[in-house]
Amino acid sequence: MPRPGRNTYSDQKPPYSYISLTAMAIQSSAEKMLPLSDIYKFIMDRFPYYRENTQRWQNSLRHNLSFNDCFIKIPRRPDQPGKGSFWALHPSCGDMFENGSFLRRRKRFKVGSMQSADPLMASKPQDAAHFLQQHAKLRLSALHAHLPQGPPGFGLSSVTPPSSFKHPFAIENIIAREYKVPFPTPGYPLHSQLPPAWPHVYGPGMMDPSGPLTMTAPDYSAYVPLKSLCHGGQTLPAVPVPIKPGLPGLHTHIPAFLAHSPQSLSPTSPQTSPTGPGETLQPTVTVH
DNA sequence: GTGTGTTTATACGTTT
DNA sequence: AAACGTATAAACACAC
Repeated sequence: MPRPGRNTYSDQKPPYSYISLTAMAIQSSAEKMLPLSDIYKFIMDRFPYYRENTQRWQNSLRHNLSFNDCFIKIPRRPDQPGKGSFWALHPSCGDMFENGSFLRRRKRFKVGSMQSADPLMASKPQDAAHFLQQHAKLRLSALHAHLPQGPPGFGLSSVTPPSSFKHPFAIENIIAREYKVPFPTPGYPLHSQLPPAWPHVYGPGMMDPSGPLTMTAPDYSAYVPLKSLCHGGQTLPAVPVPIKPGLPGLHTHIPAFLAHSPQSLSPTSPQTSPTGPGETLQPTVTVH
């Protein structure tokens, strides 16, 4: 593998696997699902490294989408013309990177590979796809109802099911960190104590120095892989990530909490609980 | 033709 | 050392 012949860190290969990058892209979208071309776009927009050799990494990325069960293909609806399908994250794969490393997961997410109490975990991809498609619809309508002035593209991940506690290293949280945390979070250390989780991420607003987690003039020479910062460094305990939205079951209908009014949706700003991160939170209603 | 999606194979690094 | 996770390449099928 030839090293990129650039001195600038921004042109170096980001320390994230294709799975992480893809998950990032998907989570950054309002509907939590993106067509392939938009995933490409997201990555190229934010990681200059990937503006070259597109054929190589895009092939790899497609391979990852097909090969990994954590990605679900969602057929386009008739009102969504375009090429290819949408891709989403399996609802139960949120803890893939629980160890804090975005280069390597602790274990591969495999549908039906575990005797999980979570029906989503063992659900067929088609079921999950159907669920996600419905979810996306609701998410978008909730967005329009509550965040009409919200910035496009990013930060929309703040609209999530109410009971979905997010580990600070969950993809969604990391993406969301570009936005200001509206309130202090006593449970987990956040921007002042955590390393910048996505130091390579560029894009509109991403380098805003006033942002809570933005690095000030990233020192590329002092580059330390995330792994050593987060994983080896034990910045945070590796705790389970109860991202599972507490579904009563995955059937052909939309789970009850998704059918609630948009008011039941709360921001994803890293929620913490005095009860500790390992527990699934009760649904909370946050009105801002 | 091009983009998308799937599959197979191989190599390499990391974890157990 | 074996198993696992990831990166890369390549071939093929299919849809637009």
